[in-house]
Amino acid sequence: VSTQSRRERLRAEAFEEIKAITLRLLAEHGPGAISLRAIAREMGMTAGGLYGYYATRDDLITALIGELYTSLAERLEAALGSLPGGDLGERIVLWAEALRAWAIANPEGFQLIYGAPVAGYQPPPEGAAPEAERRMCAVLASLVAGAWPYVRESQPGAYDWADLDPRLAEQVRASTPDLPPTAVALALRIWGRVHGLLSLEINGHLGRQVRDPSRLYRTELHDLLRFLGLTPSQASA
Amino acid sequence: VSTQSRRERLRAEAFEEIKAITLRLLAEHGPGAISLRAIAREMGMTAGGLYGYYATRDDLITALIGELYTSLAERLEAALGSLPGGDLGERIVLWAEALRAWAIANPEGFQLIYGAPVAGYQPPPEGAAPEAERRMCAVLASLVAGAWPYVRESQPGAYDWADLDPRLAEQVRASTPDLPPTAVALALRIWGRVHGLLSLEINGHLGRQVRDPSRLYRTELHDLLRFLGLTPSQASA
DNA sequence: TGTACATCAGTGAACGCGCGTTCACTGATGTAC
DNA sequence: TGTACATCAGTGAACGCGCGTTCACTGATGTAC
Repeated sequence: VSTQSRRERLRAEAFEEIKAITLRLLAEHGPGAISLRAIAREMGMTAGGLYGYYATRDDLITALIGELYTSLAERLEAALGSLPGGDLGERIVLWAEALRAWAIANPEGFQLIYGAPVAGYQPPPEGAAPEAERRMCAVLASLVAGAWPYVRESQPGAYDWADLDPRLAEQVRASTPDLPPTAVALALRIWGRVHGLLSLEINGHLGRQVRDPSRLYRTELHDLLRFLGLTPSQASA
Repeated sequence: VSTQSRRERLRAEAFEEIKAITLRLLAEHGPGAISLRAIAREMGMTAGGLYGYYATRDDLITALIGELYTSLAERLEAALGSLPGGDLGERIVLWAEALRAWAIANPEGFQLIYGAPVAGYQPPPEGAAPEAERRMCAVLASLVAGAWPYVRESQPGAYDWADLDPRLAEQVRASTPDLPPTAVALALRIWGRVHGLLSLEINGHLGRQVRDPSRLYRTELHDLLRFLGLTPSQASA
């Protein structure tokens, strides 16, 4: 027995349909194809009718970006959840491969989150996106935490908590109390490493140079584990 | 005494002005601001008049991308040229810092080359862009060549020439005959590492998490040199 | 040096397009008696 | 169970905008005699 009225249910379903259609348009025809008129056309209704759901085009895009972040976060959590107590190297590889799988499956979504924004789009000053990003950084930091004692420090001078965004620092200290800021900086650099290969591949720059970008990615992960003091055998075991 | 007629000179100057204005529009208002009408407006002429210079909007964008590649390549060559026989680690850092400097100075240009293309733009099938990209990969490979003998191999299974784009392979073999394909794959991964941090920074994702993205970049370069078997002292000497 | 003609860069008006947004309205769905 | 009213999702027409592209044209610049 739902507490929703029939009207509320229909309205919620319409919201879902709008989001689904927007994602489909994004995937099929790129960010340029996202317009209120196109969405309305696809839904079989009038452009003006959409204003009953979103006050503005930018609001719709903001909601879409939130949806994408949620989808990505769920994918990553599901991957890590499938091996909760497993070997640390395996977990890092799992995380990275899940990130890649999501990016390959949603290239336009990846661009929308990490690349240049839709033309003319003005994001809200403090939306959900930065928060989602910090959360994902914190997850990565907690992965790094396990390896941190074995990483041979090399950088000239450690990082300070003041070098990090206060809210990220807070989030990390809450989930991984003993991790020093230098390790968080390392987590950000690891993010950069996976992001770099992914971004090049998604934008078609890697595929032109190499036959199998996924292999290059795996090789990079292999070296990453070594760098983290995790033996390859630990990872492939 | 120029062999150009007055008309030819004026025409060449107009071409230069078009490119300069397009680059300025790109830098000031983003890729969405690039339109024939906007360029014409900025030049104080009519949109139709531009068709005497480019047959189509996409032709203009193609020319612009070529211009950007040239600008980037020149910057990198200038950086390496300033220290021709220098220490290998220094040269790699020089290269990477020049890449970053160019990207920070031309964020929109960086996006246009490496990120999602302008909405609706269809690149020519085999334009100058892929060629320029291969050339830049070859330059990086030749930098890696010096360090290659000292890199401790870790990857499970070497790369084959067949794993690489034939034209890239040819280019590398011409400039660095002894470099194995596995080292070229390493060069591509290094490209990914610097590209990742740059792409995140340019798109505003790093600046949200860390106070000084340039320091993170330098730290990563530091670890990169160590990974390549070049001692930090060699690099900072 | 001066005149007649050819070249050609740029004009200005028009075309059709898709866009975001507004607004008076209709008509179906819900609620109260 | 039936009637009167309120709600509210969606219509359809219109607004002004900037876009790429075409085309007949004008008028200045160059060339040939």
